[in-house]
Amino acid sequence: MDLQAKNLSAELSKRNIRPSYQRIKVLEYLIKNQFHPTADQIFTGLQGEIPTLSKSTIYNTLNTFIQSGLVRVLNIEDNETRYDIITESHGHFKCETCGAIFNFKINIDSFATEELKGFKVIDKNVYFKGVCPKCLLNINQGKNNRKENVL
Amino acid sequence: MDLQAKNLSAELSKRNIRPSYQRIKVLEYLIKNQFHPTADQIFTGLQGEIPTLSKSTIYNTLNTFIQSGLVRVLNIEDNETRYDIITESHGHFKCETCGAIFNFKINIDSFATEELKGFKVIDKNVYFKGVCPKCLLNINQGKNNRKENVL
DNA sequence: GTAAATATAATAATCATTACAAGTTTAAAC
DNA sequence: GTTTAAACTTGTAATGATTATTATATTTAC
Repeated sequence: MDLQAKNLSAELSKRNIRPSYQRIKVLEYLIKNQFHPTADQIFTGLQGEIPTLSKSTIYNTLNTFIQSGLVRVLNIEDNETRYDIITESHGHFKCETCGAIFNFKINIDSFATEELKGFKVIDKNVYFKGVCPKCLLNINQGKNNRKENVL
Repeated sequence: MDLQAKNLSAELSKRNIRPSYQRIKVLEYLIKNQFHPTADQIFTGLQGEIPTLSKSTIYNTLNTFIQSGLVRVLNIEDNETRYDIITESHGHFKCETCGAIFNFKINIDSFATEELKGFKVIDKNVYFKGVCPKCLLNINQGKNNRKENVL
């Protein structure tokens, strides 16, 4: 077990999550693959390393991580739940053509929350949808990208 | 058929949606019940008036409305897709205790979109979560609200 | 009024997620 | 170091929302 794994292990212990092999691997995957993967993508990505891995474990682990605040859930689309290891405040942009999800900085405090006086705000999410520069370029050039080109 | 129904019918025709009885009723329901209902809630709410109503029709109708821009989809939670008839820009606050969803005004243009230069933004969503004033009051008084009180 | 197109309805199929039960691993106690 | 209990993982079954499919009904166009 290398140094990084130790750090991951410590990170879990710090949050009172017992650092099992599977949990460390899921955490490692989330750190290495910050494209907001689905549970299925995580499962598929780790199956090679952990042949006995079960999908239940992925869901169990993710839910454990969510409860401890280690990961956040993204519900941009209604048919795909995505998971985000970065917990500091940022917005998400989903390209409707290629499906990629980009992070972007936002100033959460700039929101006019006049109307929400008396509300206890725990969680803020900002989701944008549209077309990313790469896909815009391809469309202008008459090329077709992945997916059904819903535009 | 009353005047309002005629207006609804006209509203649909204007968008090239054939104004069938079911579609008018779904639209009417969405206008009368602006609590961001689920497909199931719409179905249950209309079953009395339309005994032969099918859930497929609800989903078909909602998807038709979404395509024409008549309603918007809310994906705040991963297990419940909600539908919103108000298409002008506003944010959503979901109370994690009682489950209610509140609208609030936001100034979309106030977002710092520096980082999104070159992106074509089509759709902007702002979701907040927390506790509404009513539930906060009840919690302070030691009362229990609906749901599992996740706090 | 008839043929073609569209909408509805009922059922089956799909797919992500959760629930459950059994086996395995880890940690603690002695 | 063995034993015991707790926690974790796994595989399968169950659930539930949404979509696909197909037959029937309705509307539109000629």
